[in-house]
Amino acid sequence: ISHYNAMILAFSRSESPAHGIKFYRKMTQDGLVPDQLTLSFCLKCCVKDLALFEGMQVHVRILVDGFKKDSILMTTLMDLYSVCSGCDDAYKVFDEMSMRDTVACNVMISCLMNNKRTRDVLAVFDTMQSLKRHCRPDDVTCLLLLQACADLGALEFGSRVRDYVEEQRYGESLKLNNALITMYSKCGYVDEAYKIFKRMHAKNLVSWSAMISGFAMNGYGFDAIEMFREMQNMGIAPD
RNA sequence: CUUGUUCGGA
Repeated sequence: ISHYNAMILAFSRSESPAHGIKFYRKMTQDGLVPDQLTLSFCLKCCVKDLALFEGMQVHVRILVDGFKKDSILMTTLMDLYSVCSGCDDAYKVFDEMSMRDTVACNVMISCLMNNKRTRDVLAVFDTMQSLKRHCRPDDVTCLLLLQACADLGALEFGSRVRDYVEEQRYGESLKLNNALITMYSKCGYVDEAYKIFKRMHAKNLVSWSAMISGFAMNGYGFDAIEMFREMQNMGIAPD
C-alpha cells in the first residue's frame, strides 16, 4: 500500500492531480484499504484539481473509517472546503474538530481572508492569543494577518500584529520583516516601513523592492530611485 | 522529504 501512497502523493504534486484521484478510485475498487496517508494525498489531489465532489466522497470515507480524530487529516479537509467551497463548510469541519491547533486556525484565517471576512479574522486572532499554546499564533499566522492588513490598509490592527511579532522575537524573520514593510507602506506609513528596513540585518531582493515601491506609491519617487541605485551598489540585481 | 496552513515586492 505504501507504493500506492507514493503514487498518489506524486500525482498530488504533479500538474495532473486528476490522475491521482483516478488512481485512488482504482485501488479502492481493487479492494485495497486506504490509510490516513492515502486519504490525505488524495485530498491534496482534490484540492489541486478543484474536485469538490470527489473530495466529499473522501470526507465520507474518513468518517466511515473512523479517522475523524486525526486532526491533520481534518485540517486537510478544511483546506479542501476552503478552496473549493467556502467559509461555511470549512468552519463546519473546524468546529467539529476534537483538537484545534495553530495550523487549523491558520487555514481558517486564510479562508476567511479570501472571502473578505476581516472582522472574523480579527476575532480568530484574539481567541488564538487567549487559548493554550498549541493554538498560539505562529509566524505563518502573522504573515497571513499582515498581508490582510496591507490589503485593507488596516494600520491599527497591523500594529497589534507587529507588537505580537516582536514579543515573540520573530524579529529576525526575513519574510515577516518584508511583510511589515509592505503593510506600513500600503497604510501610508513609509517612514515606519523604512525604520523596519534599516534595522534589518539580512535583506532580500524582495525587501528592496518592497521598500522601493513603498516610496514610489507614497509619492517619494526620488527616494525610490535613490534606493534603486543603492540596491545595485550593494550588488543586488533587479529582476 | 511517506499526512496539514502562508509563501513574501511588482
